[in-house]
Amino acid sequence: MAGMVQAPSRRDRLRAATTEEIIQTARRLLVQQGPEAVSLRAIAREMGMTAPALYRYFDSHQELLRHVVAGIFTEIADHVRAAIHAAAENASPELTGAEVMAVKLIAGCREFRAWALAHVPEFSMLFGSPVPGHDVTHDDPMVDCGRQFGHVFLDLFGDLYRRRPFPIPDDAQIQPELRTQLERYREIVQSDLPLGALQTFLRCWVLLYGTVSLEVFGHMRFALDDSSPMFELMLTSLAPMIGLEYPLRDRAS
Amino acid sequence: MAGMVQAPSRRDRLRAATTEEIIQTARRLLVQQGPEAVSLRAIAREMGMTAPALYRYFDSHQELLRHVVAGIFTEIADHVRAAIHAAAENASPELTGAEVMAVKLIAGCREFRAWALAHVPEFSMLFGSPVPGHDVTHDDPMVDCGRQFGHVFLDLFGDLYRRRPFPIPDDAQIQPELRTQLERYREIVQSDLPLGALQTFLRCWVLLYGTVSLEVFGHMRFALDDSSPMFELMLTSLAPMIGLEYPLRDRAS
DNA sequence: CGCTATAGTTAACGCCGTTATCGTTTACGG
DNA sequence: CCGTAAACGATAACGGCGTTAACTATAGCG
Repeated sequence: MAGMVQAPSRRDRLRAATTEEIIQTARRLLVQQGPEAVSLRAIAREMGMTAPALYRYFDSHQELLRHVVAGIFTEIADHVRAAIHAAAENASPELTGAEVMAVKLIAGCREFRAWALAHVPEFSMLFGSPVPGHDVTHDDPMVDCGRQFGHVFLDLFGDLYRRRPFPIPDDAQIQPELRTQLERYREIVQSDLPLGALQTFLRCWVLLYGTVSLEVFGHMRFALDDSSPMFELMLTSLAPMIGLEYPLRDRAS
Repeated sequence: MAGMVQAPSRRDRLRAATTEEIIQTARRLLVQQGPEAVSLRAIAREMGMTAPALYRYFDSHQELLRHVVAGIFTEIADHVRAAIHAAAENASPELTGAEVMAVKLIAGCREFRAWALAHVPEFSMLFGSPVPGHDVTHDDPMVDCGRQFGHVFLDLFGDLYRRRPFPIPDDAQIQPELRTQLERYREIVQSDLPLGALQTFLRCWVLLYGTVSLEVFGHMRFALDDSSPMFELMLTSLAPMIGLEYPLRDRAS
């Protein structure tokens, strides 16, 4: 694109493929045809190449998939962030600052579910059962992006706690084994929240993940065929954990 | 084995394979070598056959897998039932009947987690992200066994409620959309529990599933490398939902 | 005996990830 | 300007996969 480099007699040969294009092609196949369709041959075919050529860019099929997952992580993080931002924009002006943040948190959870339902194959790659052999290496782009996704919720959660602290257990009330782990976690994420807040954060995550996963993976259909009310019920049980009453007065979606 | 039927000159040809043997072979491969290893060719090889022969017994690879899943469902149900029974046997005699049932319920939850951690590949097939194309047919043995598994917890839950009713929402307090679904669910499982109890049951299931899935699938390792304390914490938040205080006084594992 | 299911085989198709080998284009230093 | 080396591809091949079609051997039965 940066100035004509040569007369494109055979434009296929003009420009080398980039890793980003490969990842996006894989992503498109995932969305359009499901996880099974994301094969090296299919990706290559889609790009007018042959499968072995992709080994110039990735060491293996699984490494490519990990990059795809990393991209999906940042995308869902962006979506949740955008939903949070939009909720703040549209919030009624007579809400207090803390209430606005509560609204944002709820909106983030809602967007998480909505995105998951609208992107089932992608969600499955991020949060589904991992395939054995996908051992996570420490410099994996996937885990970094996963952490960044977590920070979307954690930062907001932290802001909410600092603005209007809600009841959390004292350090002494936390089970010792859990406490040491929470200390390590706090160090990793460079947070200054009290351990009790981090514990509450993880409990909220369990609730959110469980509700959404059950719905998305179809493991709730033995009882319900529409899990929306169950999700709302989860939000109502989440709210008091962070000092909110829910539903709040008169909110837009 | 049932009396020599013939002199087994070539014992391979003596007896036809049974669907049950095939399923068990598949199951063994799953346990020993992971989900990827459960291929028709590998199963057949293990049985001294060739892959196409298996089509005499199953219409497809996926149908075979569904039968494997069905078997796993009944097995985990048996384990949980056994753990519940054992908990009742070992319960301190000064506990009230309702307390014993509470102990049983806790023991069932614990066994669910323990079994999941000890049988990750199997658990993934039951409760992990489903592969697209595995559309559930209505006469699938898998869904029946899944229901029976659910009944292990539901029956105990119902007994506990009938013995010592805990606070549940009135029908009028339940969101209408959820209420109609709960009514349908109650009809399916032939239960006489109030809708509010079923709602609480499903909330408990969300909590249990979420906690165990996060741990088993490794999606909690971003924060914790040992989820045991988190599981215990989940139990303590589960208990008040069903009218218990937890931890109970002095319980054995 | 012959007939007919039954339960298995072999061969083949098209797909997969992966590797080894080779050709071509591009960039750069003497 | 030429030669060389790297970068970027293609092709062929290996073994494995699910699946199908066609064939074969066996057992039971009239």
